[in-house]
Amino acid sequence: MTGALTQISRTEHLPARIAAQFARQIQEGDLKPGDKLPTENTMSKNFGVSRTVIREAIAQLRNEGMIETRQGVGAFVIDRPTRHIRLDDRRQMDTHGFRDLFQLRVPLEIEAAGLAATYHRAEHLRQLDEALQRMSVAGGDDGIVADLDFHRIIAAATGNDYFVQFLGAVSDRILQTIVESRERTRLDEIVAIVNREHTELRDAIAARDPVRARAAMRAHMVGSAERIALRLEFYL
Amino acid sequence: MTGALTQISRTEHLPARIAAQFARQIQEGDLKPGDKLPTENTMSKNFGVSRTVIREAIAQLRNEGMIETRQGVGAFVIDRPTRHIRLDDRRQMDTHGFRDLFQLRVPLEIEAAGLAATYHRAEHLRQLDEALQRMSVAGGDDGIVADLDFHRIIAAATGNDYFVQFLGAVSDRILQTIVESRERTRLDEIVAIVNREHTELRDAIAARDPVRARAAMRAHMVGSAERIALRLEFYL
DNA sequence: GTTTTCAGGTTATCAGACAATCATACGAAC
DNA sequence: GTTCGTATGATTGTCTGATAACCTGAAAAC
Repeated sequence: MTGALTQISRTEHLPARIAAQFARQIQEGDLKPGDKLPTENTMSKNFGVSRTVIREAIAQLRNEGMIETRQGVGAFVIDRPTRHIRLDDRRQMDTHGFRDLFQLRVPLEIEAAGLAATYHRAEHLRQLDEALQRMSVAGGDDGIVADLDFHRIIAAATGNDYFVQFLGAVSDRILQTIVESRERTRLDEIVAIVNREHTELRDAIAARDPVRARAAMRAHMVGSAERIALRLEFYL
Repeated sequence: MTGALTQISRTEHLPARIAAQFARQIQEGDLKPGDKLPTENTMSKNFGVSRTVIREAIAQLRNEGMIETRQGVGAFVIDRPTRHIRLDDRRQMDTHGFRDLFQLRVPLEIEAAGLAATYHRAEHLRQLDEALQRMSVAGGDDGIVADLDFHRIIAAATGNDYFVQFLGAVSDRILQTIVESRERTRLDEIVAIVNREHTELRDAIAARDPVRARAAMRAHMVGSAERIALRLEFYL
């Protein structure tokens, strides 16, 4: 049955692996909404692990909104298994996935710029200036953090929390990938260009001109894409 | 469904409550990135619960990307605690939150329409027609499902999985809220209008004309917003 | 001064038990 | 015959204690 001695060891937690297996079964339709999962004791025996591990796996699935547990009854696949949106999967970021993520980011950033031009308050402008300042002074990692902050402040200036959440997660992941994959020696060379684009963006927002802010962000996104796309070609 | 007399006895699990407490501490800055959490035994004593419960709470936080655990060392707040994007929070959807969510959806849908016009394949057109057909035939809940499907197919036609994920979660939540909050008697009246907008959208995509597809989606979004905004005024 | 070894602490997993809750079947009351 | 309460078994939730795997830091050996 359970050829338990072939267990791979030193990689992932046991619970995570088991949870992933059930997540796959649910997504592929082997387990349909309403279906009852095996009991914890059954799983424990089948997988050859303790019930503690099974319970942690189930807790993870429940936390992700895929299953629901009822004390005394069992665990069931939920009606509309809404697997959480997750960007930070261990899944490697290849060029294709990176392009997809960037493609998603662009419209969000543009819309955020327009909304920020309309809804921003004085403190946001102050924070933008502070981030600009930091970015022109510091190079390297600090510059990247300041860049992230700049965009985060724009998202916050929309007054819409969802933009903060979504854009935060997306651009976080994007910049992180950039940092990991490039030697970032070139960063100093382009800092001037980025700064010019950022300044235009900031001025458009300060002028409360949504059209101009959107145009500025679009230009910034196009510029960013070109700058990284050029580099990314090397990693194909 | 039963009435709303279900009281708060809907007690959350012990692990969930403890995890929420630490999540709050992290988000409020009481626990900064890099900080070490108390050991499981310490927490177990402090909270007066068993270590099992503590472990489940920690597992949840780790799963949400807020902390990281190192065997033999301890649990630490992660560098950039990015709480997972979650739309399905128990948090009630008030008018404000609904508007924010819709505001987020609009640029994504428009961009998706443009990409779909460029990247769609024959099967997507077929699926779009099928959804259109279903929507014109069936009213009520089936019509809503078909509507959801229509937009989901457009997202899929982008060839970009992130759009499927994000738009799926967002519009799912939006339409679900609409269904819950309206008596949907009016739905049949507007079905003709929605169908016309959908058909124009489908034709623009079929023509592989991104500009036209974006315009069509923009019109559809504006129309949708007006239609619900009108209704939403009643629930203010 | 560098390397090795060891001890202590911490998380990961295991094993078994009891408590709380639920579904079902059965029997009593009407 | 129908309805209601109850017994009972199944299952999840929580507790307790123990062992294994792993890391850190300091003592010991060279």
